[in-house]
Amino acid sequence: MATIYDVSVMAGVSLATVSRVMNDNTKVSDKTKQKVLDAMAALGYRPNTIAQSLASNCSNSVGVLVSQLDGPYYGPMMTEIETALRTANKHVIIAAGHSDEKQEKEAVEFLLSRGCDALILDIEAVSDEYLIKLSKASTPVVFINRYIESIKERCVYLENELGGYMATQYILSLGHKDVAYISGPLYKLDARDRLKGHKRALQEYQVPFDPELCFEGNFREFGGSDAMEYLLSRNKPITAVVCASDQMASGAISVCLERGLRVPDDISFIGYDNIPFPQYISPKLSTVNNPIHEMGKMAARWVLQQVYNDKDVTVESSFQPELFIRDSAKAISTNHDN
Amino acid sequence: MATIYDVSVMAGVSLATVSRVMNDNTKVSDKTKQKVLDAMAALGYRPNTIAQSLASNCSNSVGVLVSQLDGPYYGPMMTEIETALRTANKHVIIAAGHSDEKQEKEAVEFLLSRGCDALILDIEAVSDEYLIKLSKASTPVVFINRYIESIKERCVYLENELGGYMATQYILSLGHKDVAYISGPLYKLDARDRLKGHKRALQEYQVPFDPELCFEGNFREFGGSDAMEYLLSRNKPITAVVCASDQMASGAISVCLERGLRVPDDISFIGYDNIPFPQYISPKLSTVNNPIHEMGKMAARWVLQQVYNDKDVTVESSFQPELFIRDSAKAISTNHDN
DNA sequence: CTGTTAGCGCCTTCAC
DNA sequence: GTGAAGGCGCTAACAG
Repeated sequence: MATIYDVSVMAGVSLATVSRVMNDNTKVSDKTKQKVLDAMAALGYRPNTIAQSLASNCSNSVGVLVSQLDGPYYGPMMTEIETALRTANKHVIIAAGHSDEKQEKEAVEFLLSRGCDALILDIEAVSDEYLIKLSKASTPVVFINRYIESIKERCVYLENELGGYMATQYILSLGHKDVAYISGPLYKLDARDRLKGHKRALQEYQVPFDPELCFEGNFREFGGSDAMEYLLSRNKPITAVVCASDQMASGAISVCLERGLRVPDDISFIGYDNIPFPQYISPKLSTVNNPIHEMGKMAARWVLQQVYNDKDVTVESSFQPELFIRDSAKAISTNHDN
Repeated sequence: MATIYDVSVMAGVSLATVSRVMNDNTKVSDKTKQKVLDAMAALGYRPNTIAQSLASNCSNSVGVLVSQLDGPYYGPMMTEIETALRTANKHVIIAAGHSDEKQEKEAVEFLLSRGCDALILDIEAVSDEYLIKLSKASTPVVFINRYIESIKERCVYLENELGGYMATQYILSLGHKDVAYISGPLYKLDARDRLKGHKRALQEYQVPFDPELCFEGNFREFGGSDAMEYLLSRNKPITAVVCASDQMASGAISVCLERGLRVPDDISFIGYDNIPFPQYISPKLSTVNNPIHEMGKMAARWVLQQVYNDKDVTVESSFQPELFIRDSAKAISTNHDN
């Protein structure tokens, strides 16, 4: 592999000049520049980014930590991050934290030791204190899906309380009174916020919250199935189920259909996240939009702006949920009693 | 940030000794070793991996290129790769090629210049020649989902022709004769192989292949929807549809359900890939298992074995498809005619 | 505009 | 078993 030295010899200039044409920050005469370019081409020169990183103390790589790499949720986010960053010629190094405190911390250490210029973290199991401390260290960090008051300018998040409210408010506006709730795991802030919004809507409509009709799931399909089995086993009337994720809604619906319940005729559903798949099932799932890809893009922009001094980008940190009404919920008046 | 130098001073030993205890390749007396370890702990020392890479000419990072980061397909694969590699303390640098030749080549360049020790490529749009040339360069490369005879020892792939055969054979064994086929994009080898297997099964059952009942989709949900619209518009009898991906099957099924067709009573379906979601819809999709996560794991192992000299792993390159029979297809005899 | 010269933080012979 | 010293390939002042 040719080095900058080989190029400099071939072009008859100094190392520094070659370095200059590569980074074109200092002016180099067109003539020398061309000589260098020719030499590079002739040698098939490719800069050694490791050496560049060491010398410049800038690795041009940003670490991205997500809970998991599979599933419908993080893919779109990663896509946006990768696209935005690679366009700016930055590398993305990924790690998965699996919602486990130990693994998340290890992953952060890992990314930090890799010399990442910045970290984008969708991190769930660690404490606020840990993150506040982390944010004070030398490597800039931005958080997705997490809101911590004292470092809110580093947080990119969705107004989950509002989303939770909107979902339930919609169901209640349809006349439902016997509504169950399938929650996400309550150690996660977004799950707690969505539930909070749910309760606020209930209160507004003066419908009492029944703990027996609230089940803590895990955001996944099978969590929704388990939840639905449980709810049905209560033998209480249920005309609608509000789910804290589309995946859980899908799992729950599949249980209902298996038991011969018709959706939405016998029981209404609303999900949360607006992942692609449930748009292709029957009935098409009504849900709350979660602009996860936008949030990914925004986190990447934050890094570009704060770390790489890109002036052209604007960043926004708070995102609004939005109701997407499709076919899985209908007004109670036309429902059959159950 | 403390450096190896700070540690050496604090421990009262030389740089080299510190380096030795880090890499524990040479023997160091337990006493000095402990001194060094203590100093490291006291200083909160974290090795600079960039410097390590430059000096050792080994970046401890492997580049992974996939078509896309979202969707149900690559997530499981990446999960396995990330887990296997991080366990071995290697970094994963990702890039997306978007099934576009130019982008794929750029991404490879990008990964190469990053000094990756090896590349894992799920690459679709570039020619065999390009890959053969690439495999002769100094950076080891392994391919997923691609079979090239002359470099087959670097290929991890699924027997797609067989899978295509199995899906159709199953449908035919159920007595169907009017079977449509929704193919993947034919510039992709796996799509071509699956179609080939489909035709072989047809031939075996002496059912003629009708080009009018074969539609080239894109492996995605909307590709399946489009395909189904097209097929239905032919006004030919169709009692079963074989789909080259679960996503397309889902899109196609949703079109049928919208038109009031019952699945599988009026029309049978079989998919391919066995992605999680269609297990939670009604009817549960029968499909061909694609052990994509296994293939990811295997590619990671190949790298561990070939590049990092891990003796403990065994690698296997060819994977067999498997039929997963669920509820979306039934025997023709009980079907209503349409 | 261009060349010279120190490092960046670590690994790795080579001696002792 | 341990220390000294020369790079790895490149960037970044500092001169000129």
